[in-house]
Amino acid sequence: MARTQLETSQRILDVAERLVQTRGFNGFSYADIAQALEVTKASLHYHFPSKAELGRRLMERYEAAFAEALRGIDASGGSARAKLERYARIYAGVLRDDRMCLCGMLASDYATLPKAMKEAVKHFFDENERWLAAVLEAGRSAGELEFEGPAQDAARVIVGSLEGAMMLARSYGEPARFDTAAERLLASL
Amino acid sequence: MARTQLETSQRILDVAERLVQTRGFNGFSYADIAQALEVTKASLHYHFPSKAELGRRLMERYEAAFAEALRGIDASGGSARAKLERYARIYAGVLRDDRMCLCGMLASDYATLPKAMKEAVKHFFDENERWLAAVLEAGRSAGELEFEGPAQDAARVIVGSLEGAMMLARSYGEPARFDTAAERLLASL
DNA sequence: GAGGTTCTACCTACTAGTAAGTAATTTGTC
DNA sequence: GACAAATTACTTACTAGTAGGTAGAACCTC
Repeated sequence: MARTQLETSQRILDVAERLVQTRGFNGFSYADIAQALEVTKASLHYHFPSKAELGRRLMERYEAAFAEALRGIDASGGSARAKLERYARIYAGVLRDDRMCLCGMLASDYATLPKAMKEAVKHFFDENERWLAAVLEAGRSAGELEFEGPAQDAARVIVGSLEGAMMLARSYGEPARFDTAAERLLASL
Repeated sequence: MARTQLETSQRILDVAERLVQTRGFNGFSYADIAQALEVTKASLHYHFPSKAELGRRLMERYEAAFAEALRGIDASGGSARAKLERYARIYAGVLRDDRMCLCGMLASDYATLPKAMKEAVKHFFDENERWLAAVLEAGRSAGELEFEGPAQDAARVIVGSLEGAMMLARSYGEPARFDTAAERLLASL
């Protein structure tokens, strides 16, 4: 028994996460993970019986980490605009690590995902939208931000636009494109 | 010879296009196309020797059709805002056919694409950006649109935001989400 | 019968997944 | 604290099925 279960499954998830974020859920196989970690495919199946289960656990961990990051921003107690900027900076950081947002990637793989993963992807975006809408509404009430209509609609535009900008910036290999887009987007509020 | 080569390859491209737009480039196989058209895989390889070649030809046709659509908008001679609205309506139409933009889909598959396809994807976005920037600049000059900084930057925000909004709307199976996002986006100009 | 098109029949490589076995460790009992 | 039993974390060796791709025969249509 070389390593503890927890340690190993985290290492597996680390590799799988990067693979999904760079190649998509259909763009990698257990063999890729096995090679990266120098273990057998069978060993991976011991920790994650099926690829669907691996994907589900991946989402679970990712969403928890993201929620934690959002709580971190809330705790910082800055202005609404400052919070939005920190939110965008999370995306920028992922992009600079040559990755796409996990859920942005899975959104494009959506039609081919196992059911549990589909639900998890939507839940991720729902939570993002909810957090953003709260920040936006607070900012508007404070006279700090300006936008028309429901905060939820504005939140959806932000999530979609950041994901889209990220996708394009990554294709061009120019993370700065994302920064410019995010800046303009927030400036319009 | 039941059908002409042209006719058959177009039918193959039709099916392949829909498959890429719904499942991604790694989410379908020659077997899927063969089944849909009730021909053998070998027959597909006669028309498109490799999947990479099939993808390249797909892009070629798609970009030509898109360019034609843009020329159609130009020819209509409406206001800059009307042109942008018609541009967004192209995306909305694709979405209502349960599809993603071909190139938006390929942007997320980017890391796994054959080289020729990578170039074609970037070229598609370059052309969109160029067209949008021209419309935006003309609209600003005419005092019809209002935005800060280079038209190119604004154009990039639009392309990215529409692609992102499309991706999310499709995941939720709610095309109306796209319409709302597109409306807000254009209203901010 | 010539040429274009499609078929049968196949190949190799790879996919997710499994069965059976094993060395190291932990646990329970005395 | 000794020792057997159970558990953990793997491995080797395999499965059925699918991926993209190919050689060559058969089939149309002119």
